[in-house]
Amino acid sequence: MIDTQILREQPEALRASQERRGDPVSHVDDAIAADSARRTAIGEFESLRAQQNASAAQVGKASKEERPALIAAAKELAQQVKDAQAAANDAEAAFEAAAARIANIVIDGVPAGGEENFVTLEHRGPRTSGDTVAPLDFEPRDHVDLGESLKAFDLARGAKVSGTRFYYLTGIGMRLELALMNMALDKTLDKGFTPVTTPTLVRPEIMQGTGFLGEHASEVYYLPADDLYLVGTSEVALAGFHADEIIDLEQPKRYAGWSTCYRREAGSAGKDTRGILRVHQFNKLEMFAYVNPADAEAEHERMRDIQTDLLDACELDYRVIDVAAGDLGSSAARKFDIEAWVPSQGTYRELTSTSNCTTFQARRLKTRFKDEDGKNRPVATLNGTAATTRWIVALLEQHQQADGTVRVPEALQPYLGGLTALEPIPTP
RNA sequence: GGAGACGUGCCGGAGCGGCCGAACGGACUUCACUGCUAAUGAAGGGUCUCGUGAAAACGGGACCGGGGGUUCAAAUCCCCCCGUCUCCGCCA
Repeated sequence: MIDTQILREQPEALRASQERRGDPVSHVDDAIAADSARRTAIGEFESLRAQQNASAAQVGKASKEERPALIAAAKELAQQVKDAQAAANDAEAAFEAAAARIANIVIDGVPAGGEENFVTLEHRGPRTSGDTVAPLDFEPRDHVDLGESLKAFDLARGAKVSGTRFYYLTGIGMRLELALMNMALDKTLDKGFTPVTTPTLVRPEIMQGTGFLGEHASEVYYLPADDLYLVGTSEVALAGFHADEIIDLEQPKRYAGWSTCYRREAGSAGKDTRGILRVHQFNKLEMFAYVNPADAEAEHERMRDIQTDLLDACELDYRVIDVAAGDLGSSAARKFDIEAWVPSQGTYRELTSTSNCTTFQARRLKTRFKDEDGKNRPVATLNGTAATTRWIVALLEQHQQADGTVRVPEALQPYLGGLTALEPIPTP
């Protein structure tokens, strides 16, 4: 939810932001019109209501003889109040609908334009020089090939039991996932995050409040029998954690949520159908922070640094991109994605993402803090991936050896009982 | 799954349909008293929103789990939902 104060006082900032996102600028003017209509309607209702309150008080004080006349007069007023209230409610709803169409104000410096207009901030990794990654000196196998020979996952049986885009992680695959998650957990603990396992089924209000029923609505699994949604990320549950609260922000509140994530992948039929790159269910450790809005940008960089540290620990080649305005979710004011090199595809694929939602999400969820003047103001929220199942793809592909083994980066070895290489398991 | 009880402000806890934004405690803030702390006395409070105002303020409206309804008038009566608790049953 945008700030109505800004809507009234600095509509230009909103228009400029819409422009950079490639969203209709007219939404801003629609919302301004709806806001003033709503204020007029509320004003009418409230003055009638004030009259009604006064006349009801008179009835209460009146003697038995005076009452019938007063009540008759009040009856008429009651109907007017009812009508005015209905009108005010409608105007309020219309305003909210209009305001909801406006996305968060993009932070200065975010590249304008669509998906392809991202700006690369950095290329990094052991085989990276400049903006290119040195090729392997043998023909790379893809992660499916590698994973199957290592018996790290079982795609056929995943499909048999649950359908396409489902899989079993088996043996070393399962351990690798846990190793990544645990390494990330230790890192976030070190950085002051409180670990939490979150609910993966949430109520409609929470799904709505976090913004996932907007443009992502078709991505979300819904259980009609219980009126609950399956979360696509623990961001949902972590954002809802402090909903309707006034929290203490002397120190930022940082949580690391561990959960399974569910995504319908509705619009992506035929895309990434092979392997575990794009699946309906996976695990993720998600960072989430509540901070003073003044500190949001610094916190965003802090999250990005945690992410690059983790990728570095995995000895991966990757690039960090500043996502263009048009490719941001409606809640995000800025987003950094980190994409790892995938040799078999000769391209970069997203492993992490971190968004600064400024006060947009918190306003909708009613999460506030007391500022220096003791006023209640919405907090800023930020989220970012610490590790997901998908990292296995980059890990297998980038660390594959000519002999079919996969090297285990040093930092990950303690989480795998000291294992230094993953060995193929022959099928009898 | 069945039966019942309950949900009031930061906390506890009252509340005949009008005199209830809400008694009374406690906590908190300010002031007074005290050499300091404690104790004591006095005063003050929440949230959202609209309007006037440069602002401090002032005035209006709303908020007693949420949403509807009845009524001139609802914390109080009725309905639905959500949540908490107790008992019984069921499954582990």
